[in-house]
Amino acid sequence: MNQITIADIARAAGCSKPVVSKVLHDRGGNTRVSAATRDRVIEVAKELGYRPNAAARSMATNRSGHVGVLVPNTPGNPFTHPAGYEIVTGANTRLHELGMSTILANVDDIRQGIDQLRLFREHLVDGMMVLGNVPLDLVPRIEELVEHCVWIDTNVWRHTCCLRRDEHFSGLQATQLAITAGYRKLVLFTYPDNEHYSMHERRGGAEQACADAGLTLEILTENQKGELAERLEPDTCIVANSIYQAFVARQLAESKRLFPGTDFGLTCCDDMRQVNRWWPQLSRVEFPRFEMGRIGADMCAELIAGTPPRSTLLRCGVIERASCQARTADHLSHS
Amino acid sequence: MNQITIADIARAAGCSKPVVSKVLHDRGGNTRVSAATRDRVIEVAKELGYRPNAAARSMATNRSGHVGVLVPNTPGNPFTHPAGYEIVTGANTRLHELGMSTILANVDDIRQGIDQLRLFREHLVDGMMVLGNVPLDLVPRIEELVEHCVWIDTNVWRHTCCLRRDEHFSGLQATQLAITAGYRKLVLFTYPDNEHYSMHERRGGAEQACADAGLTLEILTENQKGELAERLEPDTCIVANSIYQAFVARQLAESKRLFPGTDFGLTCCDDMRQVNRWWPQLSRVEFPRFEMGRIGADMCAELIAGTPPRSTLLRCGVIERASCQARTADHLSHS
DNA sequence: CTGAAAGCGCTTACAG
DNA sequence: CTGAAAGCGCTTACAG
Repeated sequence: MNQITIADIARAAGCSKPVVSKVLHDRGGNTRVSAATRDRVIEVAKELGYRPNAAARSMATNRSGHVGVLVPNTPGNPFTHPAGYEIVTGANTRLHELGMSTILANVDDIRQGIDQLRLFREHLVDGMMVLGNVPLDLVPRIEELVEHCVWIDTNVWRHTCCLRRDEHFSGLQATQLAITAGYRKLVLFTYPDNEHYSMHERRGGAEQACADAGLTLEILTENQKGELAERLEPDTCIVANSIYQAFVARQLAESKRLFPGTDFGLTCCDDMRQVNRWWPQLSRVEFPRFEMGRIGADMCAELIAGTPPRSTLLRCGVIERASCQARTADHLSHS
Repeated sequence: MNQITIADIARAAGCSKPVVSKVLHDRGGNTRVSAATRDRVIEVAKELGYRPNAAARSMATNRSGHVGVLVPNTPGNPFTHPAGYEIVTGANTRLHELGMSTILANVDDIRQGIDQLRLFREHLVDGMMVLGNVPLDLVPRIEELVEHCVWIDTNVWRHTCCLRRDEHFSGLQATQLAITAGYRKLVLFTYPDNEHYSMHERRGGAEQACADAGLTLEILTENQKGELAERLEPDTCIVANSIYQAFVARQLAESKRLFPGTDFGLTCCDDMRQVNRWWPQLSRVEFPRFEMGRIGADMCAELIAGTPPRSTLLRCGVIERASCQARTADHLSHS
């Protein structure tokens, strides 16, 4: 499998290497090469089955064309981070369109593993997208190793290079959904502790929605499943912090032979693509991670090109489904 | 951000570049370099914050140290393939241990996109792992572009370089689980059509389990949800082909206020890590994709090193849960 | 045990 | 519009 090089093409096309390089490189066509030469080169390249050598180009340009994506794992879900991968997938499609490729950096224990990643040890990537719950004290270390970083859905928030969903607004929306549907008792079901900003902001949003409506919000955590089970009543809506908690609530209900949407209300501040297949009836606030991955990839490309992009905060809409139906309609249908 | 090179170290350590290269490269320590020089080089490298240039090494060795992972998307789930990412994650952790890195190739429409992937167009990877439902007619094209390919969970099955779960056995197991629990009516709920071998094999296994027990297996597809809803009775167990279909059955049951495990039985031939968090009560057959990713990465590394690895077929155990409880116990508790 | 030389395939100024 | 030359940072034989 001998590699065809640019020199082979130059020889076959009767021109020099620089000319071949120019023809094959500039897609715009704004190079100063005669049309005849250009056509000849392109034809010969195709004939010979030429495929560029990424390492050589990288060496010459000092650009690898690779972007690293750092995916820390969710606690309790070692080695798998489905939400993270929605972002990764979006990033990958966009990077691909931009002619770059995605190098994965998935560390189970980010605290231990970061220095051992080849991506960090070597000069391997032009930039990096950091996702999710990355510990704040690791941030300087990451920035020391990779010049161009974009922060997506992390605890880092600055004027530039950051991308988040507006989590306060999401908490607000999820709760208002329940209030609008007529539920008068609201219970936020959330993690007992979690360093990620989203949890706190969602809670703040939920509290505001309740305050605005003159209602109080009860807060229960995963340690309090017993209490939660007692709240599952027709005038109560559970506002789940995450999809996981929504499923826990559903399961808890099942053990009492109760259903969300009819026997109690259920909404969720979070969303994932998978939910649409696995639990389409869950009322929730949209979380377009795939699209955010695309946006993040663009931001990263801009940053690499020299312009730090402005940070973006996305406000997302609700997905109204059967798990949080309007109380009136429900009552009507049952009477 | 000027890069520290091997020449800088050589100068500072008072030796030549080849010596530095040897010291920094051979981890085994079986190089013929004096201990004094070795220590000096290592110290200087650390002091200067030396980080190797991947492209340069790649250029000199004709090895990129990158392995591509081709993840086609599930139909109906564009741009996200959670099951595929479990394999990717496993592969990535193992490749990382082997000093290699993972380049993602996620194509929405594999038929359209394959030629446009940088991974294929350029000499970029040493080998590739191909996952899932890749169309058979694309296989020669892929092999033409990448010399070393490992096929995981794909329709490709040969003596070497392939890795699969034994899907016939899985179908058998999922069905036997139901039969052992005392269900006498078995219904396989599956896709109406799907090119992936797993669907056919699971069905074959389910049929065999029924034949062995002198029972008949009814087969329903997603077009027949109405019929499925009618089968939800205490002596019937639904055997779901995939997790998705298990969720569909659950949902169908919910609309009739019925629960798996008490009102009817439910098992699944498939599994995913996420299920353990989102639906731990589902009886199912294990599918250790993460571990398979690790195995696949090892196979790929062997192949790149020159030895095509033997193909492997994994037989997996069952995960018995409440959705398919023993009928006797259930009856006792209800009487 | 150590060093000088050549080369990996490409691009980038710089002359013509 | 085209070409000769130098260089990117590393490794690999090959001499000493």
